[in-house]
Amino acid sequence: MRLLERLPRESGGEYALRTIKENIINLELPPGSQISENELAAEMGLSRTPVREALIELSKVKIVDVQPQKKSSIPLIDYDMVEESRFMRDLLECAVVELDCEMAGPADLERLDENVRLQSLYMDDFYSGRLMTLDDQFHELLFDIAKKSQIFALIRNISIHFDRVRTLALSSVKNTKIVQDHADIVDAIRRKDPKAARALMETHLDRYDIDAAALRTAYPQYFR
Amino acid sequence: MRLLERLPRESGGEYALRTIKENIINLELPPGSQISENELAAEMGLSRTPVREALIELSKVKIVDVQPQKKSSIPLIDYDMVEESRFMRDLLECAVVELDCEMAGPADLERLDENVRLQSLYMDDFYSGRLMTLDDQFHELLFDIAKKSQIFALIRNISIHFDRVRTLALSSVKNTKIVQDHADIVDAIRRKDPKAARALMETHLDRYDIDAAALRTAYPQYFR
DNA sequence: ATTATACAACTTGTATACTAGAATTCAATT
DNA sequence: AATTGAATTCTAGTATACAAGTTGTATAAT
Repeated sequence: MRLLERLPRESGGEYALRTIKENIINLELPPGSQISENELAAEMGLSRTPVREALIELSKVKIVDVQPQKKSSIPLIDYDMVEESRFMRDLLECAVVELDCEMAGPADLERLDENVRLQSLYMDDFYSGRLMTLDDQFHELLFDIAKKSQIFALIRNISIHFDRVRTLALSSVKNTKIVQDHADIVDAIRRKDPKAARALMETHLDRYDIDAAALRTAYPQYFR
Repeated sequence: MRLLERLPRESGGEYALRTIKENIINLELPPGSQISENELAAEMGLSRTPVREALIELSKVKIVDVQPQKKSSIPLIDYDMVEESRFMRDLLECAVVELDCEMAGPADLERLDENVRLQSLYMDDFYSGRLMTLDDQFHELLFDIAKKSQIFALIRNISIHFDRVRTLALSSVKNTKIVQDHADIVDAIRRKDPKAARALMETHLDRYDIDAAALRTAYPQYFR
């Protein structure tokens, strides 16, 4: 497992959650692999308690499978689950971007502009993951502006199902398209055009459409 | 705090979560009240560990406020939070009820009918909370039929914000209307009429926010 | 050889002891 | 009397010991 750096003032439980989540998404903890509270704890230099808290949270969205008194494991990819998470995300993102057209003030638009500017800067920085962080922050901003940040937190967890499929697919979406999408969305919000904003968001999210069948034949051992 | 009966094969953690959740919704743990892991544990005949697990989960949706090394409490009703949970629930419920029109088979319709029949029976059973349980189960059924049960689980947690407001409102929202709404929704699903189903669901869900201002003046000590 | 049983080696669930930090109280000092 | 400060007593965070249950293996009996 790939260890992350422990942030200042971060509790052991938070660190464990962040680390485990990251390793599930990047497939270091591969689908179907067995995990053990003891091993994870030892690897992260913690006791079982904070690790256990992290595993419980992840098991709530079925990204970790805890079988009491037996074992715990990382579930194989369940495409129904992937679809369910996508359904939820699409519905809420589109509704939120419509709300943003009413609710975004000048300061909010400035924050969005700043984010998109940075995205342009890091557009070619393929491996750094910096663009991915900015992408995530962009969507978080949209939820914040619409006063829906709590919902974003829930989406973030269930989206792990989708995120690890995206990792598997090595998501071939062109960075230029993503950044342009974001810029267009900000424009629509500035023009207070909810219909356009929703349409652009739909197009944007559709880019991540993944060929499930192809993945399933390429990595059959990861699927249920 | 009102203690529930421990179910067979229910772990201590599950029991603690179920009990605390129930007591927040029925306001036995009133908004603004301070809570303590030790007290709750003693009251339920458990140790801190399973109680702590329950509190952590509830704090993830901000229905419990944990201040590290200081104290924990039940937050006052934050109407922005109530609105956020309502927003999420409305959006998903309406989308799901449309899906149900395509996906519900005869057996599903029978299950819905049975639930509504029971609701009619318990319509005047004001204090038992039985009607509220049936109401919850009705909506769970709609998500199950649309193969979106994981999403329902997430909604259920964030909806606690909304549910405790509903507890306050039960005195003013007519049970007869609620049950009639449900019956109408089942009818629309049977007719495979997604537009009608969505419209009916919107009407149904709208009934609960009419009394927001009245509740705030009736129980000002519970609001932030 | 096969089946059954006992035991050993895991697992997660729970209880408890300990650590660290914040708030409060009460006494000492100014 | 007001203020400072140390001690007490809360809190939550963590580590660890133990309980309960499952699985697999080895051994013994048939």
